Amino acid sequence: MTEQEFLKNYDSSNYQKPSVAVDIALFTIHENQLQVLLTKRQAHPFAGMLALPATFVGIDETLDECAKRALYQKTGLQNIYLEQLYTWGDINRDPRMRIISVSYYALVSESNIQFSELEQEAKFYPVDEIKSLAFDHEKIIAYGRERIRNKINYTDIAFSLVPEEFTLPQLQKIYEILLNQKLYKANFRKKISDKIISTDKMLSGTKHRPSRIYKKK
Amino acid sequence: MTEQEFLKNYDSSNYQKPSVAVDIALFTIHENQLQVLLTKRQAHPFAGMLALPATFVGIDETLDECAKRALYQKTGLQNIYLEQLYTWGDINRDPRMRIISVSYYALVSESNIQFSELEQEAKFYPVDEIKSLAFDHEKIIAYGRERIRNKINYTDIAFSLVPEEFTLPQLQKIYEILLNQKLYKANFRKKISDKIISTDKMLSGTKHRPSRIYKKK
DNA sequence: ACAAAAGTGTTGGTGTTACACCCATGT
DNA sequence: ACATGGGTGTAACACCAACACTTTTGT
Repeated sequence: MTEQEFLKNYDSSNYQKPSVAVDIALFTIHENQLQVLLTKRQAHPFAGMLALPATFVGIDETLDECAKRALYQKTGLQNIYLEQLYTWGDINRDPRMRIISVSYYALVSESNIQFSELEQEAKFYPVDEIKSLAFDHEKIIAYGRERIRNKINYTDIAFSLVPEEFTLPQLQKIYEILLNQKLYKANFRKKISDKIISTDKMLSGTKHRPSRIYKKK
Repeated sequence: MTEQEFLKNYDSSNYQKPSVAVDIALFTIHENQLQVLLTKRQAHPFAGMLALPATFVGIDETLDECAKRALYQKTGLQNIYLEQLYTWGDINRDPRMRIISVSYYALVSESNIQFSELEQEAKFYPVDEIKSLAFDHEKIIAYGRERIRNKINYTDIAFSLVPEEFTLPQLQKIYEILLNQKLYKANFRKKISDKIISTDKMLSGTKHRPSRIYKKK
């Protein structure tokens, strides 16, 4: 039997297959809080509860494409930082049937969100105020948070949460929220000084010294 | 309709599903080289080529269980450091059909391997001498190597590649192979000094000063 | 005595932590 | 003038790369 013949005769329906879905944890920072996009479930199971946006993986799309599509359909957002997080495969994570979930996380600056574009049921909720979610989605969010907390120290992902032009106090606040700790101003500035370029613009209008506006290098 | 009724009526076969498999990259160090376990494929596709050990995910086993099972079936090994690596979802990674692969990597000390236990077709090959593999398995191995190179710096995974009792020159060699660079003896010892405890045994028989034997703390 | 590899001490540089202080604005 | 938060300099400390040196074995 040649490889051609083999492939022709191969019947992939002989096995009972799990379903595969993608779950998206889209984070933003709004009102000085880390927030995550959630939808209210219309259908069973867990009808009425909040859950991460999710979609089944189409037979002719890659996982990354699927994640992008899910994000776009829920938010209209494109070109967002999106990264695979972990794949969850417990047997009973979904009571309907065996569903394996490939989770992704994404980061958006509040300034990129057109809140009116969001579907009716999709809204941001402060991560720390979430009580309980459908499926294992709390675990996914916790894991995503952890990943961000680590990656912020050796990558530039924090800049995804800030507008193109920003002040250093703004940026520092982002770091503090993601890391969940207060940082020393002087030390923070030294650490990120090589990742930014200063503009000659200032942000005035406050009742104290105006802060300089920077851009990402 | 209640949730009970909904679940009862739910027909999961309405959708065309991808298959899900687990691929295992089992690394060891043998003859001062990083090696990975490969099997020669008996069947199409890629018949005759080398590939990572793999298995389809059973409908009633978790991903972690599936990975452990695959590892055990190929090697007889249990209680090995095993961690999920990444999930690969390109459309045509397998010519038979759409297969999503959840990859795991594992580390074993050479001293734990009973080479006779290995199935006929499963053997270790030096990673640097691999020419070409079936599917996208070269990518998986490269990604696993990368993960190890990072994780070695802030975890204890390197100790998985060394017997229970070891000398510091041995341990240093492991680090050097994984990191692919020479290390300074004095600095290396300072760095790991808090992860080990010394025994009062010495490894003699060499034609120079015997090295002290240590254990993991 | 010598070769060879094990094992230790020291120095200089770099990055981090903590604090003290100065600066520019609105009221 | 003062309150407020923006912005900078510096000293103490920990960490790390690099090198020089001592120690213990077999021959």
